[in-house]
Amino acid sequence: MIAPDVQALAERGWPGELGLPESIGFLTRLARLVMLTERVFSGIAERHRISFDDYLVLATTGRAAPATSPSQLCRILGRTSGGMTLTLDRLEQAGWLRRSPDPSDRRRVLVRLTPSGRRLSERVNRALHEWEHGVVPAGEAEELGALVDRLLEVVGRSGS
Amino acid sequence: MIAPDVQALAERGWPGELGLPESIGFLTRLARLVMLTERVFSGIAERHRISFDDYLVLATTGRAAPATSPSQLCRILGRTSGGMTLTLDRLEQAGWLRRSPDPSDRRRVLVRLTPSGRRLSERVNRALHEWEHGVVPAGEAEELGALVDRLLEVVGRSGS
DNA sequence: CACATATCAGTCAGACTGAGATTT
DNA sequence: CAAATCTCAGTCAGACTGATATGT
Repeated sequence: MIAPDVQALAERGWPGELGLPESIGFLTRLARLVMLTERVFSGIAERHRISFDDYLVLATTGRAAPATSPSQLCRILGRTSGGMTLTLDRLEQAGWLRRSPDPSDRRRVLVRLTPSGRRLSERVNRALHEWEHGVVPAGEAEELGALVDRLLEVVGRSGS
Repeated sequence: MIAPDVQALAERGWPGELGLPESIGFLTRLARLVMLTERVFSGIAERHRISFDDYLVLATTGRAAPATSPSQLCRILGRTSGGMTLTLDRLEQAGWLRRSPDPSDRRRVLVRLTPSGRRLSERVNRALHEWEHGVVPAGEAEELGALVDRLLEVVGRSGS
């Protein structure tokens, strides 16, 4: 059996079926939103032969022009340094980024995108944008963004 | 190096650092919300020695009283049958659920929680609720739920 | 026989921990 | 010497695919 696709998940009578508390509350809906969004984003990235998590590494590196470091990537993406080493190995192996010693602090390593890594990152970036434009009516982008901010603020209250 | 905790992620100047498109758009914020929420939920479940994904299997099984089947779980949770077999093996091994043959259709297997599985599921459930009550002011629960529904509707437009 | 259900075997991507090297 | 940065080795949870057995 093959896993049901995103659309199936979106359509099913989820809240009741998924056994989350009260089956109608904030929590259940938020869990569903997370699951659905995750699948949408992963699906878009994977159409370009890269996982969404790996794309985030490329995108973060690309933004930190001209270069960043493994530890900075760890901090931004919430990963361990051992795990990041493996991820960078993989992405470097694929030809999407390269590492070089930092001349000003030789404990450090500089990470930067290769042209092909930059192109890939931009392709996925574009695809994500196209998705956004496909689902968010032009007039509502602002409002929906503010709405997500509100949720971010709420969820961010955790652990404090 | 150890991975930064949720709070660190919530506080950092994420949108700019994370190289997502336009760094201020709906997309970036949504990605951040997903990442943050994922970590909060996983953290809560793991404090009870279970992954959030495994908890979802228990919760879904518990809701489908008195029993459900592996294929039903696959459909609801969007998983493959091979993977679900392994997950059920693990949860059965831990004593949280058990499988028995379905007398009415002997191709099928019935999955039901054990008392200990039910207790665990309820404990996590309770912890999730407590989290919700901690971050959502009583008067806003309704409104925030509706707000998540709106986003669900938007993201659900994908793949259609 | 075609279809549905579940499992098994094999494989794999990907992440973590802990120790160690290097440099500041 | 303490702290920071990165890498390596070992390990592991967890998911997938494809083939198979069984029952409808």
